[in-house]
Amino acid sequence: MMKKNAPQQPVEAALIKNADELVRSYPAVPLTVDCVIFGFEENKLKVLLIKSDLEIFENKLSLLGDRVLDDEELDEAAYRILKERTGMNDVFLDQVRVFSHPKRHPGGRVITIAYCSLLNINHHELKIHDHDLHWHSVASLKEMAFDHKEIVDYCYQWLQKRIQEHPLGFNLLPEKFSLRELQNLYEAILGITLDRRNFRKKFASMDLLIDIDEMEQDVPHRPGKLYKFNFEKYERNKRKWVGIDF
Amino acid sequence: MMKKNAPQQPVEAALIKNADELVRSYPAVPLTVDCVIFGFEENKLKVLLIKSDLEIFENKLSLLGDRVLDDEELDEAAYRILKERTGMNDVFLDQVRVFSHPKRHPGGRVITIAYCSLLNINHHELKIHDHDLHWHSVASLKEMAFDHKEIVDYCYQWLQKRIQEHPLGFNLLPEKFSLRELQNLYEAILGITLDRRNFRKKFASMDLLIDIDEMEQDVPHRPGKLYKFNFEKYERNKRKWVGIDF
DNA sequence: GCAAAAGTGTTGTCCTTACACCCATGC
DNA sequence: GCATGGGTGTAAGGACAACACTTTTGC
Repeated sequence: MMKKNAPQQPVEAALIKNADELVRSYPAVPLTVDCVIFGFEENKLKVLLIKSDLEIFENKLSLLGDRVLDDEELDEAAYRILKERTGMNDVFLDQVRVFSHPKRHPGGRVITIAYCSLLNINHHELKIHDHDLHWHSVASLKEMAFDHKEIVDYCYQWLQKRIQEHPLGFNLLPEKFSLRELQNLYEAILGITLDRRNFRKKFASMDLLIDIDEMEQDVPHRPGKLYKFNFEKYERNKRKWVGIDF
Repeated sequence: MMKKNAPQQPVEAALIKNADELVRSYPAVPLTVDCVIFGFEENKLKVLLIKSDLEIFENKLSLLGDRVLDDEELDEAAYRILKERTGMNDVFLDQVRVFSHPKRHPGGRVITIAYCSLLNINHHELKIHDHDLHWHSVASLKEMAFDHKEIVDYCYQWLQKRIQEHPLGFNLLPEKFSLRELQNLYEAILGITLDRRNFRKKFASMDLLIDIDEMEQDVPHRPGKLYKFNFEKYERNKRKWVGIDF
């Protein structure tokens, strides 16, 4: 167990009137951000992992994480890590939850904030392969370092819910995609099968896909039409959803 | 600005193989939990607030917050604060989000995790009135200490969404309640008016209310029937919701 | 008897589901 | 010509929205 720098139970907080003094009386905790970066390839949901540096974890798999720097916002930290590891700017990123179990890190107490991001594997070739950075199928994940398996599981559930209510999936696909690819994505993430005709009708009625008048190339069957997602229109008419349902 | 105890940019993390050493290389950040405790009274959503201790905030309103103790889980910290301030155990509590702006606390960097809880005002008389603890209408909240206004606003939005998908509202009502009280609750929180017949039909079809065969007392009009919420049945048949909708 | 809220049903619309056949392309 | 997936319509059922009158109680 590491020693803390601030006194454990300092002068009664209720009496402190000075902000600096009050803050100095708080225990300080090392803080990290872990990025759960999902991708989609071969009709499988994947997550970007490395092998842990730490001896204690041998070669166990680990999320991309890093300390939060002094005076760095958490969101910034997550974007920084994503950029350092993948070269990517300008992608989707969302805070999911804090993981705070006192024994989650073997080196002493460390609290981590999990961020989720989604990206299109084919658009972002991995240039850095340090620590055996690679895409790993989510379904076949076994043991991981720290509590990272728990974090991935939680983020996956978060994604399942989120993708039904927000157009996140398009961040996992190429800019131009076929309806089949879109349906495969939903089926893989939600772990269900969907009726093809109803799926297409649903998206047709939303009227958020732009028919770009191109066809798939080099497929061993009848080529499908390609679409783009109409992000502007979606942003303009965001649905204000009201309905009690549980 | 306070000084940090850990070196700002320490030895290259990639080279550290020892967990303790790695953790010591992380900047440590003072951590607090803030509880946004909602209640419902006089058909208005209220939140439990105190006046800030700090000179810099004079008498500005503040959430119930406290440091996180060494080796305390965040959830535990939130329950502890709730208990210290209200005497309550065994209520609903949920982590909402981290607020991490480097300048959010005038005494230096402090990161706070917001927790939401809901309780029935009439079941929990306030025994402690330190710091002018009181229920404040959410609608008429103006300035607050720190970024607490932002936190309350965020938690209120979180609640609006959450109450539509989970039976949270019952934590704000007495154990026995009338359909009118339930509807008033939803209308107040969502800021809309609902059709009375459709509202009753909806809850009737869910079949999650237990008719306890009692009537309202001492009302200046025809008394309504009283119900309890069937938490067991709800837990047994939790809905697995699938539906793309955005 | 009057004020105030409780209680109750029907209809139209829309959304969801289930389901089967022909078409275009590569090989 | 055959294998593979692309593309399409309809009918039934369920959920939701709109809407008005009678009943019970306190005063």
